[in-house]
Amino acid sequence: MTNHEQYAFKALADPTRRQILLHLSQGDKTIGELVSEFSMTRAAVKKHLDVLSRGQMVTVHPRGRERLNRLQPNGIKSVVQWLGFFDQFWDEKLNALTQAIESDSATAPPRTTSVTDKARRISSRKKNKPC
Amino acid sequence: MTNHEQYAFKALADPTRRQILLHLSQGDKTIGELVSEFSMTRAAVKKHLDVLSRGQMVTVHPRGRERLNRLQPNGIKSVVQWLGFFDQFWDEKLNALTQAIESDSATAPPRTTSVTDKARRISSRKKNKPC
DNA sequence: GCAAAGTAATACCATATGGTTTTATATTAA
DNA sequence: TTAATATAAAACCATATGGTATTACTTTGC
Repeated sequence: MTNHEQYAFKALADPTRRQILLHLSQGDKTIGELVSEFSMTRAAVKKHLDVLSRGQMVTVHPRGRERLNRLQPNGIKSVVQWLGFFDQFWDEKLNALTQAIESDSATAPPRTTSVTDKARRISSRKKNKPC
Repeated sequence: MTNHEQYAFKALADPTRRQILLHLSQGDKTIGELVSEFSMTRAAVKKHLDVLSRGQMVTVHPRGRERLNRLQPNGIKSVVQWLGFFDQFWDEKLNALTQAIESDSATAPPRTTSVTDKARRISSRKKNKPC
């Protein structure tokens, strides 16, 4: 129940902020540079950057009279980690289905390569349910 | 710029809704069952389920007089896909850094296993920038 | 048919959110 | 020092959001 996890999800909920992240992935930018691509006020962009900063996705690096906004991995990493549980969840669903198929055709000759193999591999991953 | 992608991000932004997803990962549930775990009104839970449904994370399955709410992978999948771009982004950053290290120590004897190997493997993944 | 259980739908309220405008502050360059 | 650039901060507004309470609609079981 880390606090910044919630901040990260909130930050990603706005399409403008996601666009900002994509822009910053092409290099550090000042607020002014971002404003020129969004037809918004500086103040508005600044607010979005504050939200992104609170979500640990952007850090500010002063350089002279400019303040460069830089992408930071922490926030997105924690979101990806939370969502990872569900990816594993679907994988296990697939595995359960496959096992049912296996036990159904228990008397049939074994196949060399199949979906079952993939399911077995997948289900061997560790599962950590988030809080 | 798919519409349901935005709905999915919005749906995940609320902590209660993420909790609901975790509950549903343990099995389909009616609104009544969810209410008993959240100390909220039925109407409130219903609203959250509507948002989750719009984000393609939950589907409703009527059974008798009950309506079971079931987890659906679409929404989370698209969110994970969007975030995947940034995972690759960080990987490439790592790779660039590693290449710099490599060219720095070009005259040094090669190592059998190293960070560079990992970076090379990672950077071989395909990169798809979302819209 | 009728009562009970479960859900749906509507109206409504308080607050959070995204945005603008305005004013103030800090740094560079002449 | 002064003009110009870039950001920061505060006040303010319209709307979205999360929540409640209330009322009405289905389905089961007697």
